[in-house]
Amino acid sequence: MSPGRERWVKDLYRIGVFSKISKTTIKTLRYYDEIGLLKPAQTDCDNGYRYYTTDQLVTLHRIVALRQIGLSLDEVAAVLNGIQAEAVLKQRKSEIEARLKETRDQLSRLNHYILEMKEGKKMNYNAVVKELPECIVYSKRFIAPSYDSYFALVPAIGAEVKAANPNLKCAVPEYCFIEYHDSEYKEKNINIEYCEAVVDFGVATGTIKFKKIPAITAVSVMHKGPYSGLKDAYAFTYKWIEENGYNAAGNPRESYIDGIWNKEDEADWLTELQVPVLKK
Amino acid sequence: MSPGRERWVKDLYRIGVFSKISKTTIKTLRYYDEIGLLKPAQTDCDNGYRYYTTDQLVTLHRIVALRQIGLSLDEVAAVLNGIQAEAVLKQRKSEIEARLKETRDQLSRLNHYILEMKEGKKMNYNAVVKELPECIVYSKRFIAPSYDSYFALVPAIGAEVKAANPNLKCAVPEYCFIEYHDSEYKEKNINIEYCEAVVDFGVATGTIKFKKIPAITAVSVMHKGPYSGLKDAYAFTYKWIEENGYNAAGNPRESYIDGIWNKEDEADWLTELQVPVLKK
DNA sequence: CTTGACTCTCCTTTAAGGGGAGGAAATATA
DNA sequence: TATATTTCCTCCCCTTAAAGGAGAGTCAAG
Repeated sequence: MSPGRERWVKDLYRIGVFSKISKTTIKTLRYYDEIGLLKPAQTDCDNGYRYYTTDQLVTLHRIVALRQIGLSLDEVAAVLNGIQAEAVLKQRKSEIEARLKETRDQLSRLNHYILEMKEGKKMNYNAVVKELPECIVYSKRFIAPSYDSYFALVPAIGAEVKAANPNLKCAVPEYCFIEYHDSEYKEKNINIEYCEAVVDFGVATGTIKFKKIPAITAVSVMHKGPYSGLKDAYAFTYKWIEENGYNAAGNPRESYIDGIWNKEDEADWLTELQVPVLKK
Repeated sequence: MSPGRERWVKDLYRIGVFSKISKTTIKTLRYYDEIGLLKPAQTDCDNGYRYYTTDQLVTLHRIVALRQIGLSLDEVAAVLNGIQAEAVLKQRKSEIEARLKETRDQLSRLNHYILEMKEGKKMNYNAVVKELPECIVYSKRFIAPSYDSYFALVPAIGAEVKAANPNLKCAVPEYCFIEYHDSEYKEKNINIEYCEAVVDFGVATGTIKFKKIPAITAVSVMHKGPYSGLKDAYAFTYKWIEENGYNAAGNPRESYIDGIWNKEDEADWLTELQVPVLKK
């Protein structure tokens, strides 16, 4: 067909030329040989040179097509050999769909982050989605007259629990939080549930119950500083939930990490907001 | 605050407890220490034990937030240290957008593939998107009376070129193709351009020109067997282009890899269809 | 004092090759 | 034919972000 075609025995291509024909790097060809995905038609025993034919070209073309679909080399091998090809493809499909969701989420969060940064705030808050494991807590529900007042009540709760359960052990690490049961923001007569994680069920008292809290997915935001700043943290959190494709799916928790009991300076207090969420 | 709170010096947490507080594995914490991303507040010189405080908890929370955005650990470190944070985020944004496109493409191709498989065909064809590099060719344009007739004309073209350019060398690897200039399918009087890649420009003759072909992006499909089957390959290729978000952006090429000149059996002939495309 | 839980460092593994060293072989040029 | 250049080989290390495990040291409780 071509004027200058060189004819040698049975159209064998060395790796360099085959690499150009197939638009695949030599490294890749050697690697595919090594893992047994695409063996050359022959290999010279003396010098190890690899020789390819157009049969390999056809196979390699399939391999590249499957790679562009997003299959791993193992999966490509399975499909090439016809081993459970459909199952492999189905699974890969769901994995790709998952990755698509994840990437969309990342983009959404990144845009949110960039926007927050641009508004001149120094990014005081960062949202993390995490799983909160199931745990056993004792809890006491009550109406607190005002936001600040209820901390005074905490020691009494502790004493009451200890009186009824002298050997009760708190969980390690500690997990001590308040759940807000009001469906809207209130400044007075706040409907509150004080909870602290323990290692096992104990004896309930008149006002204190033990219960198992199921595992949940929550958006977590850390707030450093006095409690007066918490409303900014709440605003940030709910805005984040709104803008990143989640729905709040339960009452928020305030988990107390550092506070008056171990840090004198209010500026050192650390509180974690946890808002249960579901992906839209 | 809590009844059973143990107080030790300055609230230092060992790695196991800190791992539970932060919902991060011990392995990860040690790794972050190793790469300098998150050092413990102190490390015991004697036994190497790591001790963390809630300061690290806050930092780790930021790290996790940035990881969930999709940043690499290097990028996280850069953002934490405030080094070109905006630039890093911008770049990450475009990378995530690219990955989003790529993942969508993969899903589209995978769905196409699964559909083709289901239709009972044995997946004779596979589409690959590839870059065709720029090259120099000699070319002759003519009207071929019928589809099969023009192969007889090829040797004459080769002879004519060789007469005008005795030392002309073909490219290695060979690249010899026909471009179809008709805008629709025709069975007679086909407007054809025969091209063969060469290493450099030569002397043109009355009917044969030399030219440089620019690099293009093309969808490539391999066809094995006689030329009578090529129309199936074309049908597959244009359907693939349609269903995977591309537009045909030029005349198709038929690149001849194996044919009558080196394989006696028609079943062994190998032809590559190349259709220039642009992503929609 | 012993036991079990916890922690340490060090090594290996993952996916899919990329980069380069050092040496041998094939091809091109003189 | 002799040399020079190109191509090819194997072998080793590098990449991400940890996970898994071996073997040894450490801590707190009974």
